[in-house]
This record gives sequence, structure tokens and C-alpha cells, in this order.
Amino acid sequence: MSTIKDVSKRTGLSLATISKYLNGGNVREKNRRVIDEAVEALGYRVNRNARSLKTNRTMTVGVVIPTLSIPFFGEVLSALDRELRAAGYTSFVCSYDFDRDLECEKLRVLCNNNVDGIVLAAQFVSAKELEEIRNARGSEMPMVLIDRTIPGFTCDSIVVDNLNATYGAVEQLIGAGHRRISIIAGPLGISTANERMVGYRRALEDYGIDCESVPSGEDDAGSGLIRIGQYDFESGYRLFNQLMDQPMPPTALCVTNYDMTMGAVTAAHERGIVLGRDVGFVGFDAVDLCRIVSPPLSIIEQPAKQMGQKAGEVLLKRMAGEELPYPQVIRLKSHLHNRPYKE
Amino acid sequence: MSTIKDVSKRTGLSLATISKYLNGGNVREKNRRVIDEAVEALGYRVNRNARSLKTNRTMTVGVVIPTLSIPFFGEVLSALDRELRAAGYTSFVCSYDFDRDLECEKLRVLCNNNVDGIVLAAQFVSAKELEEIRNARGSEMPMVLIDRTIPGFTCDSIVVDNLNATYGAVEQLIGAGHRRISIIAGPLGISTANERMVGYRRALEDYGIDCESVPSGEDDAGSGLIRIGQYDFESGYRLFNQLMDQPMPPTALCVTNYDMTMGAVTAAHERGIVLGRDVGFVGFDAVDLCRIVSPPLSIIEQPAKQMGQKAGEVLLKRMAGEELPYPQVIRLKSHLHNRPYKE
DNA sequence: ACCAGAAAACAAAACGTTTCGCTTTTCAGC
DNA sequence: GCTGAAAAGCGAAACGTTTTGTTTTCTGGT
Repeated sequence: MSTIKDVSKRTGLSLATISKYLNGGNVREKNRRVIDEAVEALGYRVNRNARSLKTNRTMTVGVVIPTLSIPFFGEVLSALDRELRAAGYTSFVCSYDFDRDLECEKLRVLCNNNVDGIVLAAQFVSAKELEEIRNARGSEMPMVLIDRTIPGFTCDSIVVDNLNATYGAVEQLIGAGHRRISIIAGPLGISTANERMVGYRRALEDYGIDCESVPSGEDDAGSGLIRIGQYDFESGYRLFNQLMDQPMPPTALCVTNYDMTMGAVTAAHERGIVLGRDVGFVGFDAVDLCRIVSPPLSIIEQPAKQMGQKAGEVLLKRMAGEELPYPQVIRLKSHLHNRPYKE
Repeated sequence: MSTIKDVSKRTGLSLATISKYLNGGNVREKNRRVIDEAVEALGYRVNRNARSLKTNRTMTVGVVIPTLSIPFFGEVLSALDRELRAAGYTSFVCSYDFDRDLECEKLRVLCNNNVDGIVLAAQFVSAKELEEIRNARGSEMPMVLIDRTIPGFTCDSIVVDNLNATYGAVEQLIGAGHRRISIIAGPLGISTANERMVGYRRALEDYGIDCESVPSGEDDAGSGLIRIGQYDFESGYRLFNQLMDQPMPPTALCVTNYDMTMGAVTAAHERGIVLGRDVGFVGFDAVDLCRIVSPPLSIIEQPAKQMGQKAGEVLLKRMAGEELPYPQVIRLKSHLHNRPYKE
């Protein structure tokens, strides 16, 4: 592999001059040509490790997410990468596969690899661990949390207004005349799941509808209208059936993430229940499916692109050392696609 | 940020000794304690840039895929990362979002960042470009292609036996008595899509069933039994309807990727067609859905985990400089979950 | 033709490691 | 308490850049 020294030798110019030119500095026209020629001939490519060692910057952002199998994150990261790229940064993605230890490990590896910033969709990591990781490098590593916040950890974050999302969904179901409204929620330890649950309960309260208490465990046990699943297909499928098998099944239902929505829709099809007609329904995230299904279903769409873009914006400013109020917590509005049933 | 020099000063030991110990060498017991203490107290963390600069290794593998929104790749990469991690490597993922230029750019950035190896699910990049990128670093960068091969580019690759996958599917449909069998294929420029199409045609040929010619364009135009979609939900949905709207619709259908399978299933539901009963059906990849749907559908499952694992194995061997026959082309068998319709 | 000032080129040091070739220390066995 | 081999420790050079402060070259106005 040829280095800047080789270019120097071949051109007879000094290291400093080559380096300056390569970084956008000015050189005499004839030298410019000579350097270009040498770079081309030698196939010279900058060694980013060496550069980073000197400059303490990698122009690289690390992204850590719980899994690569959720399309929602794919959309977020696509927008994030676009935003960062426009400023000359590249993003690298790591998944921790819902593994508590791996989550920390990936974060540490990224820090050691000297990324200039981190975007994190956290799940298990504690405020304390995160604090330590963020400061491991001496100065504070720029970091933006997406989708989920961590209690006790002060950090820029981009989240969805989950509370109002489910609030609006339930409100709409109430408006359509429903009173026995169910929710299939996610694990309450995840901030998004919790907020969605709160939105559901608050809507019922505000409209004076009796709302039973939340089951204590993270389990889906318990009867009544509230079910807590694991945010996966299976949960949606099983809990939908469970709800409908009750003596007094709900007349409407709100399902709070993509996979569980898919599960519930599948179960409904299977039982011959026409969602939207037989049972009021609002799903989450499965926008394509719900639009195209017949009849089309109401659905809450999360602003994935916007989330990625905002995360990029905030992180770029932090990395540039811009003075911003700290922390930035940006709450994005989700969009309820309301599709009332028509004959 | 404290460096190895700080540790050296604090302990009174030389740089060389500290370095040796930190890399697994032996030191006297009392020095061991002293170093450990200093590392802890100073919060020392190795600077991987500096290390990589010296050693020419980053213990890092770059993964480049067309999008982060396909769960299939998520599964592949999860297994890949596990395999690599066991050998001390970490993987970083980049998506090029189906963008031709970005595909090259991401590859180049990775090479410049001195990853030790690359795993690539290629789409647009040409053999020539890839050849240049692979050799940019002087020696040949270890590289493994997954899911898709590139004509004219010699490289280790892990692919699925797509031909036999659709061959088997069609064979099964024939066995069930079908003669008018359709396929919804993907863009024939993608090697997987092409192979799946060939399997379909060969099965028909082998069983002496008349098979019309493939439409010339990459378009879904054309009548008859063969349709070419874009590998997305919309294509599956639209082409299914198109097929069924014909005067002589097929009696059976093979759909050749996840998104299009979802689209076709949705369209069928919508038309009141019960797949498996009214129309013979084999889908692709949507294992969960097809298992749980009623009646359950036959589906081809790609060995995602195995693909990731094999890719890891091969790449590790190459990076370790092991002498293997070149190139390694590993064809994994897909699995046909056959679920004949029962009353 | 000269000079000042600007622009370009330069030499050398530094970034934080690893490693090579030596020197010193340790310790087992007599 | 020696001896010699093995183990541990050491100093310095090197990896490929950027950067700082200095020197050289160019430019144009008189």
C-alpha cells in the first residue's frame, strides 16, 4: 500500500505540501498536476487510521440498535445516514440482538474505535453504565438516543409522542361509539410501550370510561381488556385470540407495534373477523399492509424518516461543538391514518 | 484521555512492558497488580486507531447490504456477527439503500477505514469496480459475497440453491395436479431472481409442461403465466391481481420473495381467494406468516442463519490467511415447508 | 530592478501504539 | 553461593498522517 511518503518521493515535494493539498489546501498549478498524477499512478488512498490518530476525529458515527430485523429502524437509519453523509460523516450500524451484555459491549467497542458520535436505541443499559461509557474517552462523547429514553440519564433524544398517539387512537374509537376498548401493549419496561399504555388509560379516563388496572407483571396474564405482549408477532396473534375468547370480548382494539399488529391481523383473518367492521381497530406501524388490506385499517404511523433526520441534525451540531440547550429532547408527532369503515 | 505513557509513568515501568502485558504477555506478579491498578485509576483504554496503525489490523469486518429493512438480512447478519465475535472480531453494517453510487462509496469507505474483511450483498456494482476496490489496499482484501453472486467476479460466496428451491416448489405443485402454474419473479438482473426463474422453467420443462418464454423487459408487462415484479409488496399485490384477472388464470402460483409473498397473500385475502385451496401456492421467506395463517401455506425458507454463519467461517479463514481452494462457493439448501391443503 | 508582503513549500515533531534487539533480573539445580 | 538458561524488562524506531513555525518563492507596485 502506498503512502503519502511515496507520493512525496515521486513528486519531489514535501510531505507537508502533499498533505495540505490533499486536505483542500492550495498548491501551484504545476504541482497540482504532478501530485494528481502520482496519486493516480500509485493508487494512493489516505490511511484513515493514521489520520484519525493525529486529528482525533474519524468522521464516523456509530449506531446501536436492538435488532436489524425491524423495518422501522431501517427507515430511521436510512434517513439518519443521509443526513450525516451530507456533512461528510458515515454511519456504521451494530445490532445487539436484544442481548443485554452485547449492548454494552458494542457501545464500548464503538467508543474505543473512536467514532465521533453515537446514536443509540437503548433497551437494557442502565443510566450508570451509559454515563461511564459516554465519558470513557475523556471528554463527553456526543450521543443521541432514539425511540427510547432512559430514566435518570440526561441525553439528547428523539422520541415519538407515544402518549398522544394511543390517546388519539383511543379517542377515535370512542368517537365511533366504542366503550369496551382493548389494548395490546408491549413490555412496560420499554419507555415507548409504557407511554403508549399511559395514553390509552388517560383517554379512557378523560372520557369517563372505567379502566381496569394494569396487570402487575410483564406477563400477558390477567383477564379484562388490557394485555401485555412481547412486541412480537406471536404475542399479537395469541393475545388477540385470548381477548376474543372472553365471554365479554372488546368491541375495539388498539395494537401498539408492528409485529403485534401483524399477528393480530392474521388472527382476525383466521377467525373470520373483519377488522374495522366487526371490531374497531387501530394498529401501529404496518402502514403498507393496513392501507392495502380490505377494508383498509386505521393505523398509527411513526415518523421514522423524520426521527432519523432529527437525530442526525442534533448529533451533527453536538459534534460540531455548537452550543445548544442541553439536553435536546425532541418529540415527534405520529400520524393517525384514520380509515372509518364504510359499507 | 490517558495513554499507555501515563500508565508507564504512574507505574515506573516501560512502555514495552505495559504493552506486552496488555496484549497477553507475562509480567511479574507485583507489576501485574501495579499495572492493573494504574489502568483502573487512569481509566486507560487502548486507542484502537494507534494500534491499527501499527498492526495493520482492526479486528473489524464491514458488512454492506442493500437495505436495513429486509428482515432476512437481519437474521443473516445476526448469525454472522455471532460467528465473528467468537473469534474476536466485530462487524459494522452499512446499507446503500439500493443506491448504485452509494454501494461503491460505502465499500471504499470501509476499505479506507481498514476493515480486515468485507461481507457484501451486492446489487449494482460491477465486477470491474469490485476488483479495483478489493485490491485498493495493496494486498487483496478478504471478501465474501452473500445471497448474490456477480458474473465475472471471482470471489468466495455463500448463496442459496435458488434453482432447486423453485424447482422443488413447482414440482410439488405439479404433483398436486396443477398444470397452469404461474411465477411472480424478481428483477432478472439480480442473480437470485434469475436462478429462481430458471428453476421454475426447468421444472415445467422436465415434466413436459409447455412453458411460455420469459418476457423480455424487466417489466411486469406481458400476459400468460410469468410475471416479473420489483421484489416489493406492491408488485406482489398488483401482479397477483393481474394474474387472476386473466380469462384463463393459473391454478397455482409460486411467489419468489418475502415482500411479494406478503403482497400476494394480501391480494388473495382481499379477493376472497383461499390460497392452498382455491389456488395452489408456494411463497418465499415469510415463514411466520405462512405457518400461522389459515389454512397454513407452503413456503420456501431460506437458511438465513446458516448463511450468516458460513459467511463468517469462510471470512475468518481468509483473514487468518488459511489456504483454502479459491474461490469457495457454498450453496445452501433452502427448505420447502410443504403444507398440502386439508379439509 | 527592487522590495514588501503574500503565497507556497518545507523540516521536524507529534499522535498512541507495537515490536525488535538487547540488557538485566530471576531462579532452579548443583 | 555459583552458573547458566529462561524470563522479564527496556530503549528506540516505526506505523502514516497532520500541524507548527520557518524559509523560500512568487507577485506586482514603484
